[in-house]
Amino acid sequence: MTVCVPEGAAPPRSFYCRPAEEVARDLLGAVLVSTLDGRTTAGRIVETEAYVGPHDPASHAAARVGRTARNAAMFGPGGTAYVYRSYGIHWCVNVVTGPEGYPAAVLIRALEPIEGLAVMRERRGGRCADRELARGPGRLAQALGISGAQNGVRLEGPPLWIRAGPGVDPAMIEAGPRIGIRHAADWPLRFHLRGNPWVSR
DNA sequence: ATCCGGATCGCCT
DNA sequence: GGCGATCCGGATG
Repeated sequence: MTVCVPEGAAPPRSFYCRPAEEVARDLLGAVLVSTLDGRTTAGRIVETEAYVGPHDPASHAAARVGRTARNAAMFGPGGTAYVYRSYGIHWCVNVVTGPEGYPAAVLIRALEPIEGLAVMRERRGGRCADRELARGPGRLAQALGISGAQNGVRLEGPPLWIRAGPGVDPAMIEAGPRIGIRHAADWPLRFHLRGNPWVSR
């Protein structure tokens, strides 16, 4: 199923209420926007990973884990944010997919910065090449000022939301194994724009 | 109460 | 390419 969304508009809930793998593909080219501390930053999504459901052993909401305080947002309705802390240091941003009660999500792994680059650089510690501003899930969360405070918010408007992009040629989408996981490491659920310089690897 | 290991990054060599 | 940082969720006792 394909959901067409006008460029610049926030996708309707039906866009997110689909399998995570489809949403992960369709989020490429969309724009993630944050307005926090009165400052707006935004970037084009160039790399995603899908965590497709309870049967996905790499998911924080895998069946062996079940529902917990940390992953509760994954059980919410499609189109909400799931933000978690990684390695005790970084924040990572996911978009919840599928119907309410079915835990699945798409990790946003890299952005091409398009708005608020100076703010991003400041949040990233001052001296930082454009290339490094939002390449990798931890970096992009830092650049956009996202933390656990945004866990569970709906992605329909400020402080954190997504705007549809112009659409991407499916031939430009490359799929491969997800990064940094051990379970189901061979499932090809990482998607990125082919040859794009802003992706994390 | 304690232990283990991460959906990472930056700095070092 | 390696390693330390630094915290918490989940498992085990």
